[in-house]
Amino acid sequence: MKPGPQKQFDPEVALEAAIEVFRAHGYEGASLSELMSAMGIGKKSLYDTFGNKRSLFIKALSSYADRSVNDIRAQLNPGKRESIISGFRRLIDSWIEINSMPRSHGCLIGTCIADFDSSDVEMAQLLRQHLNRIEDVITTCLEQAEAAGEVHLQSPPRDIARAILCLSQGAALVGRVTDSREVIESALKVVTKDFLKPAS
Amino acid sequence: MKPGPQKQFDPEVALEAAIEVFRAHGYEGASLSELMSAMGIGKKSLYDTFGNKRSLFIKALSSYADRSVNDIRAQLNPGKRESIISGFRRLIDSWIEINSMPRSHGCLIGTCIADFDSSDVEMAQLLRQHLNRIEDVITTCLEQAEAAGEVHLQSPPRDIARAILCLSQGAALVGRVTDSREVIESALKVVTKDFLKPAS
DNA sequence: CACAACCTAGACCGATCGGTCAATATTAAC
DNA sequence: GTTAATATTGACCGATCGGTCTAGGTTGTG
Repeated sequence: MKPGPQKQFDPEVALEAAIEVFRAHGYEGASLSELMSAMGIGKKSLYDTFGNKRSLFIKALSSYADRSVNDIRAQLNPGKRESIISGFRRLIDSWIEINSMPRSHGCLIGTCIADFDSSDVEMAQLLRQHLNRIEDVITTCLEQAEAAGEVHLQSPPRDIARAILCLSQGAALVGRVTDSREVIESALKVVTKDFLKPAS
Repeated sequence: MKPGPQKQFDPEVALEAAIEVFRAHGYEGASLSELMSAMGIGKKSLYDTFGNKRSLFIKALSSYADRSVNDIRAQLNPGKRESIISGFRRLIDSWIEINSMPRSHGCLIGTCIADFDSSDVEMAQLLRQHLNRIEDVITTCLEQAEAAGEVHLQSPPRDIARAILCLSQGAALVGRVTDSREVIESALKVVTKDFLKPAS
């Protein structure tokens, strides 16, 4: 082992704290001092471990997106004995729950899209890429459900998936300024009621 | 008339320029220097005419929301001889057009929701209020279409309207990082294809 | 123990932030 | 023409921004 003391903090825990700060205030709005205090580390440690603010954000974004995709996949693909459509219902319900919480911060991806000008091509590509991953997961699942004859889709799976993606991003955004559950619930319930109708 | 020289700029034109800056960079990201140069006025004139940055933003937001609501209403309620559902198609098409433009900046409301913490209750109320106005316009129009027997809705008009609101906000957000028309078009076309089905 | 490698805290940096103010120029009212 | 009210410019303010670096402490290795 190398000489010297070990890190006195867990980088993953610190990154998790950073994610919450970025979610709450966006990229520009998250100041280094707030990040430092939330992460519980000093400025030097932050820069040594994560690089500058931008690369810290990229790491946070990547970690967040990974977790999101895994979460979605887990909600959609439950036990073998469960129908895919009921997985969708659970996913939608969880989104309603998350986005209608009193001081919900929405989705890190969507929240921070607003903070970067489209001229920032690197960041735009990164953000879009993470959105694409979510779109793909949903598309695949819809294709499976259709192939299994569970649902009758009125539009191609990818189109529905894109609508669900935009709908969820919009709901996450609206949830940031609404305490009432109504709007979020109405909007998202439409997915299961209008998009995914059981094949009669 | 009061003595003294007249303003050498049109406040409304300047406000329009401010709207574009806020749309592009969000509230935090829009610096005073950028606002000044875009608006073509000096710092003192800006503060004398619009107050501080926050009140300038509130004025910009209000103006933008007014115009948005009017636009939506105009698209939805065309000539008397046209069906409401075709108005919806035109509205959706215009959203597709706007949000899939190469460097589209999305919706000022949605873009800036990300910039304010939910603890900023005044701003949260303001933003939500503008969203509610849009929701109301769409709801009313859906109710009319339903009453006229033009469409058969699978969910209550307000629920559909909320879904459309979230969908459009999500599409505007996604449009900021996507140059391809596909995603936006797929997502929004679903509205006319799945939500609004002509009463057989 | 001595040394080297690693950590941390915090002073420090130039730049820029939002915001104010004094100086000057301009113009309507009298 | 004089005066009063307004507009414009640009210098200036303290605070904070993101980022760097020095100083000192800690803990492995030999």
